[in-house]
Amino acid sequence: MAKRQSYHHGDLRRALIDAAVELLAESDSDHLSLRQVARHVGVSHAAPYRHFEDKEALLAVVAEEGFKTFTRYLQTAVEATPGNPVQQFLGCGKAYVRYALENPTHYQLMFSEFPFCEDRFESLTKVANASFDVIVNVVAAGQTQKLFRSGDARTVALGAWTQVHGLSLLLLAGRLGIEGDEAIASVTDALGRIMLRGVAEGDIVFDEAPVTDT
Amino acid sequence: MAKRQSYHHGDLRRALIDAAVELLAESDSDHLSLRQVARHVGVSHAAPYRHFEDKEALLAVVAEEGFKTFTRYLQTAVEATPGNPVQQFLGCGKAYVRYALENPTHYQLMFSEFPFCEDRFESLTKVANASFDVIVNVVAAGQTQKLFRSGDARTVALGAWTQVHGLSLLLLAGRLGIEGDEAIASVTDALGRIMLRGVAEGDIVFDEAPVTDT
DNA sequence: CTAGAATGTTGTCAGCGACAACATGGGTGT
DNA sequence: ACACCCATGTTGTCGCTGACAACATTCTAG
Repeated sequence: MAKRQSYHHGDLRRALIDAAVELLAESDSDHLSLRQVARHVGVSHAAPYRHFEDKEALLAVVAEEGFKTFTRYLQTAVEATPGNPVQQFLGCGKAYVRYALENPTHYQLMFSEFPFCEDRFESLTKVANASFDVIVNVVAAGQTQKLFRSGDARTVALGAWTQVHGLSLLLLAGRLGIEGDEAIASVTDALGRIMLRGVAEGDIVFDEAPVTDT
Repeated sequence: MAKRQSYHHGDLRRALIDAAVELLAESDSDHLSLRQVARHVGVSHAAPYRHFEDKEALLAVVAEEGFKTFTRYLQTAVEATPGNPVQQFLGCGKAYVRYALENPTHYQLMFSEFPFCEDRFESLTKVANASFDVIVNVVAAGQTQKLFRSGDARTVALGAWTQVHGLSLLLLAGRLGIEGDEAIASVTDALGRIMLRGVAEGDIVFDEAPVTDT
């Protein structure tokens, strides 16, 4: 929040988004206020309204940035074990939970109840869908190699998605009484194997080394 | 909110809880205000503070009532197919999602980020755990009958829990683009079968009639 | 019957989202 | 070169909120 010299800011929009991201990371989730963001940037409480229709509009952009990073997490996990859908599947799960735990408030914002159905925030919906597509592609690849059961890839991917999503939120909410990286990794592993068995064709042999924690 | 005649209310605490439940069902989730609740009961804006330390304390009680109902949903599903852990497992999943969809704001409150870890709201934690235990018991029964794979029943149950939890929240958030009872039932069914295959011993034969929608 | 504990009320405070009215100054057309 | 316009930023305000303090009323224990 360097004191700006000129009356005009230069790129207040960008600064607001960055400040919001920063404050979101510190503060506990949703009671992030527009006025707080404005203060952090060193600007008056009404200035944000020149760049965002309302609070939700700013949060939507913040969520969108989150989804971009999120997709990178997943994509990186996929690229770690090329041609091996089974490991990609498990790796995605680990990366998913890791993102959620490393960016708890951001993650919760991303999956909070935005008016997605409406036309509003189309861009956000698009970016969010891109994240999901990473998982769908892994499933599709697994099906092509006859490693995963056939069937609608999106439905199968949804099975995995709902599980890691639920796991992430329950971990974040502290509802599982699980603390510590090791315990969390252990649970994630166990659930990943259950899910893998659910979607795999025939018996899966875990012949690979333990899933590397990318 | 019948006009009370006496200065004292009689059972304001109870009335506040009921009003909160009622308003929660109407309003969209979290921007339920204490003052609104007080108004609905016909009492001054500060009266609730005589019965609840703060807003969160009232919400905790509301959440607790939710968990009691929730447990009944699950328990009823279990009792629908006695001695048949496979059907109980699938039935629990359906009942779980049904509760969430029928009580969206209540469900979201129940699983929002209360300070569970703290000593505060012990009672809530206890009641919430009771809900989870229903699923654990089904899994344990399935293991006894060698229908489910052996292993820590809580971990296996957690696999199912995380999935239905994630599914419920994604459905409520409208993130799945799935609308209508039929489509939802279809997805729930598909995911239930995936999960069942994940936890079952050997190949599961779905010889039963389609899971009845209790 | 009376004192004090419970319970309810009014008043107030700071913080919030949102809007309106006003101020400033950078960019553009001529 | 200059004047104007409009994008951008500011101040002021409204109604709402959660929370607390000070006060009012009623119930109850002794």
